[in-house]
Amino acid sequence: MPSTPRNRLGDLERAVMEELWSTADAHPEGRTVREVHDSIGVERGLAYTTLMTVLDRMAKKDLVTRERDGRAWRYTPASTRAELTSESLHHTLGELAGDTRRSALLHFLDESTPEEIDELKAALAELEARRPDQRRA
Amino acid sequence: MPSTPRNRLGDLERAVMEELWSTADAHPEGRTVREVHDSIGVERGLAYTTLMTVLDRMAKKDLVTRERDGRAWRYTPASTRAELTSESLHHTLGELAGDTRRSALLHFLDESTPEEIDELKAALAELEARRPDQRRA
DNA sequence: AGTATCTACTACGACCTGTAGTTCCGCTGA
DNA sequence: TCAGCGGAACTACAGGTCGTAGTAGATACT
Repeated sequence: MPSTPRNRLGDLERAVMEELWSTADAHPEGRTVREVHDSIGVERGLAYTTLMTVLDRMAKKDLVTRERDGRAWRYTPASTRAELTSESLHHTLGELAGDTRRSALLHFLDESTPEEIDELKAALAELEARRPDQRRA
Repeated sequence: MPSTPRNRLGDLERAVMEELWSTADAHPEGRTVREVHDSIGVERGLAYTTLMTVLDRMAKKDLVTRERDGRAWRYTPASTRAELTSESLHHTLGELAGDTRRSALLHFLDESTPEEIDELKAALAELEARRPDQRRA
């Protein structure tokens, strides 16, 4: 559970998360500032320290976790992209009363593409498959 | 279509939208700054001009629409709560690639209550009912 | 020892939001 | 007719976030 809200990410912050997520498999130990700078900072003409500051702030916001590796820190995403997105969805829907939420969902679906709806259905089906029936409590 | 992103609302802005939404039926012509101030500003000890500023900004962000009524402006929500929420949901999911989105949805559902899932299914069912089958394009 | 590398700390401008004062204008009643 | 009052427009300011980076100090490599 994140201590801080950590809602909206800035553009650079998002890019950093993107980088960390996309290399998480290849680098489970996390990445250093230098590596992140090399990957996404150089091409943008950003100073090394810029990435350092940003990663530092992100650690304070619990967006990333860091661990010492010699003198350097290794940064790892604190949540997967899916988790963060899901969190955001819940946040958006969270403060709505039942009927309003229902209406919002309807609107949402109404503006979704058939592909998106299929994805949603697939996810629902998969959920059902995984949780035989603990519903109808 | 909103010209501006108009993403996250501040607390006061949200409270104002809430007030406008909840009185939209009774006051389709919209509400004046005075009325909004009386409803939600006085109890918070806010100055009249504070609400004026906030409503003015919200109009510039296309969160609300305004129309002259004598010397005063009448403010109306530019979108329903459901629309705004739906927009926000799309925004959150929008930048995800298919498989990532799928995974995010799964996470989302996984952390949803059975009631929420039922609401979602109900919304899906209602959608199907309304659009017989323009899917499978 | 000298140089490269890394962190820690500080800074600053842009933008957003909450909060409000000031100024000016028109209407209304005494 | 003139003083208020209601209202709008404009200006302001502080606190927070984010992008951006410099500088200083510690450490490690050669």
